[in-house]
Amino acid sequence: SRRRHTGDRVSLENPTPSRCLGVFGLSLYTTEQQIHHIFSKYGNVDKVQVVIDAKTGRSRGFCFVYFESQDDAKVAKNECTGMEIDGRRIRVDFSITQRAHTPTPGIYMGKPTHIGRSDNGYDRRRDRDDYYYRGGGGYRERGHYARGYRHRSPSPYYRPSRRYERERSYSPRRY
DNA sequence: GTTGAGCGTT
Repeated sequence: SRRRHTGDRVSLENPTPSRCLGVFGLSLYTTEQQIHHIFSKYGNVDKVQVVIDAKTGRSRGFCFVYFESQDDAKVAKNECTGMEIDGRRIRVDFSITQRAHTPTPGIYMGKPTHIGRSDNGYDRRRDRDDYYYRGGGGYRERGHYARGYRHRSPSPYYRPSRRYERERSYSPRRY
């Protein structure tokens, strides 16, 4: 059989280990306090930063957790990825970035966070949902989400392994 | 309480 050789390659899928974890796929309502409480089980946590959208003031659905110890961060990463918090299955990885960007007062240098409407008021997100609801059987009814396949689509960050899917699809870890 | 496409701009 063929075994893919990855070596020590560092990429978006394989960030270099550090004390800083990125936690993605959070509910918008999950707080830094909750995350702190949950992750502290694996070691001392210095700080949790939920990333807030500057425009809306709401969570962008991800956060960063700083452990005192890299070893603890590693354990937490392995134990917490796939965990369900506030009804959302989270993904945990070592952070690619190690700190927030240096502020640039007055000029927003970040990525745009929402898809704007085009000239004629057409909204892509809306249209996409309509598409899925129209399709035979529908989107929700087929259990696409419920079975944990939501990360299947192209993402530079996440490639679930078969083992992961077997073990985590139906029974998310609890904290 | 928008369900997602997500690595941070105090």
